Amino acid sequence: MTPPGPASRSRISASDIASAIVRAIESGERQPGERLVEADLCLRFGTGRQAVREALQQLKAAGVVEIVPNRGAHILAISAEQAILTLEVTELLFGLAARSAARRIAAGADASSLERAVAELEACRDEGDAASYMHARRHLFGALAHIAANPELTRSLDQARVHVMRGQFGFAMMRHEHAGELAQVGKLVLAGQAAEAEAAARAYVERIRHRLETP
Amino acid sequence: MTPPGPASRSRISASDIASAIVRAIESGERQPGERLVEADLCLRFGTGRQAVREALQQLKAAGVVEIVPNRGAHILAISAEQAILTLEVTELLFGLAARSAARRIAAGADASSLERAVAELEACRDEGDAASYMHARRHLFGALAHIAANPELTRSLDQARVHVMRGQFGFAMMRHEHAGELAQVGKLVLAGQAAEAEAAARAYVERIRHRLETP
DNA sequence: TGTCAACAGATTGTCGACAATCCGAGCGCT
DNA sequence: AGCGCTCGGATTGTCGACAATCTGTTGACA
Repeated sequence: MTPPGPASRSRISASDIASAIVRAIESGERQPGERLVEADLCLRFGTGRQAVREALQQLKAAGVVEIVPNRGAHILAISAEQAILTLEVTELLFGLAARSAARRIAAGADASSLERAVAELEACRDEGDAASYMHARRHLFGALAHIAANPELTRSLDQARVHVMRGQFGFAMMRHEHAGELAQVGKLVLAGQAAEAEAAARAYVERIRHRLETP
Repeated sequence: MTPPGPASRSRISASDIASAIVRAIESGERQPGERLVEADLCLRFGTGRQAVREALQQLKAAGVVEIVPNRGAHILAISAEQAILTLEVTELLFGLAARSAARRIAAGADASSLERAVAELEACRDEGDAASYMHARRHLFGALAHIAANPELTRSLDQARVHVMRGQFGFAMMRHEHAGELAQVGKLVLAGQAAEAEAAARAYVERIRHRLETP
């Protein structure tokens, strides 16, 4: 959960609480079905109910929790079927992010964030560690979205529940060979090969999806 | 704006306010850059500030407004460049919606909502009217998302700012020939022709995008 | 005349309290 | 024992008020 929250100064905002909860779900610290009681979260984050309620609304919009009137919020479980449907969308978005980023890098955009993410992934591939792989993957997504410079795409990728799925489907997503695949996507983007990068990105997501479809 | 809000009973909720504001932007009643003052909205909708603030947060997540601390919310303008980027995402999502819906209809899903939307579009094509075309288009999107039965896709399409763009780029999106094109997409979906429906859907969005790219 | 500081107004951010609602326990009745 | 009802605890939904912050204006001074 890590109450500290944001980077440094300023108050703890609703977005900080929301992403902290998402990370807690990712890490398995909080389980699907679990209730999220406002008062608890207020104590945990040391903030008022207003901020907590806003965070819960954001999570509801993102499809992470369900809020039933007068009953509060609880973490939604994702069925394998829903995970597959989510990955259908992710495949498109991730592919577009790779393609756009590759084009912009070919046009001279700043690639340093992506280079760092790729290096991080390659380090993970060798001495794999679940948490650091998650971290690196998030960095890669962030770098691609940043370089693609498409606000709508960034928003859609952010709100996609890909990250949340790891709590339940980590077994399928955590194989170490994926770190290498992702790094390969990053390298193609860095090389400015738009079509190849998009294909590799989609193939990466599709492979995870197939693994869910045929257990 | 239409304060009445939702279908019938129950309180006016944040989502109702948010969609009312979106419709007001669509219709040109509210302009980009305009400030959205909480107290004003409270009076207009007859609700407390809490609901209004939640609505503004939703609009912020959807990229419709920007909220600067202690300054409040104002409606974001969409540049032509941003509109094109948004349509790049929309093209993928709309195509996936058409493909998935077609597959599910071929598998026996209920198609009545889509049939109604297509009929509505064809009526618009003959006696075109801006507002009713917007209405019909929204119905078609909703029907496709409903039939596709992909929660992630539904959410992404909902939050896409396609609808908002009309306030600024109506000139490019409102041509009447589009009603016919959209109806054609609906018919292909109804026929269960997944690949053709996806191609038609993507072509529809791409055509609008090209019109923005080359004015 | 130009610049800076202080002030007034307006608006948002946050807190506390109360009302509304729901779930589960306990009790009486059949 | 089984069933329905009432009550208590807990939690959420909503309102009002106050503090914090920003903008635009006024006025003094170089």
